[in-house]
Amino acid sequence: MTNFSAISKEIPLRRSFYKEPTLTVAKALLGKYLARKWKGSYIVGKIVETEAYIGEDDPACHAAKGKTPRNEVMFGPPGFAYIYFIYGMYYCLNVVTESEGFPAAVLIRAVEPTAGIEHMKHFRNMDSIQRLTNGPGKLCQAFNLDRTLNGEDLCGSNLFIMNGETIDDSQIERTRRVGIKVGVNHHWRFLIKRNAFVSRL
DNA sequence: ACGCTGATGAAG
DNA sequence: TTCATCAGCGTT
Repeated sequence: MTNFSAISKEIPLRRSFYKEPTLTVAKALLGKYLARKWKGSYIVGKIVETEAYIGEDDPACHAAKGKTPRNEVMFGPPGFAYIYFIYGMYYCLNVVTESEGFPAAVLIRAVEPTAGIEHMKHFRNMDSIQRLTNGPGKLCQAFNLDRTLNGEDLCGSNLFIMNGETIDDSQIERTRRVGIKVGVNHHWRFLIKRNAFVSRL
């Protein structure tokens, strides 16, 4: 479908996009394209599922107990990648939101593979396109993202997000966050309805 | 439903 | 230094 041969001419979203209320950003990210430069080419996926983690009053947010070496990127300016190691074997990718000093971020939970699919298959060591990137740990593996990219500027040219489809409100589903034990009452998970690449039913 | 896996941060 | 915890995944 979409031709990404001219992707290097595409423009990363500006920092002002991220300097907004986190729920606004989480919703607006649906339909946008996550891209990573890789060996003269690009690995790209359409964002289809996100979750918001907002401030020190959100018990599920990593910043709930103040600034630590791990979460300090969340306290910095918006538009940077917060990537952390979890469960002894996976990484998760977040984008920092709101103003510097207020710790908040959006977890990218799933994308739809768009370009560089052979690279994704290689890093995931599997062939099912359907299951390449339908989870936060899976998509980091598919994009080969790890701690070396923690703090990366998403307004740069290495790892960035660019404009994509406009998703109508009627196509967006909003649910409880998943995979956490506290803060489950907040409905801060957003996903594209009927999309086959979201992390769960 | 369970085991894998190791960084993280709080407690001692 | 120990220890419980953990924004996940694959297999059972």
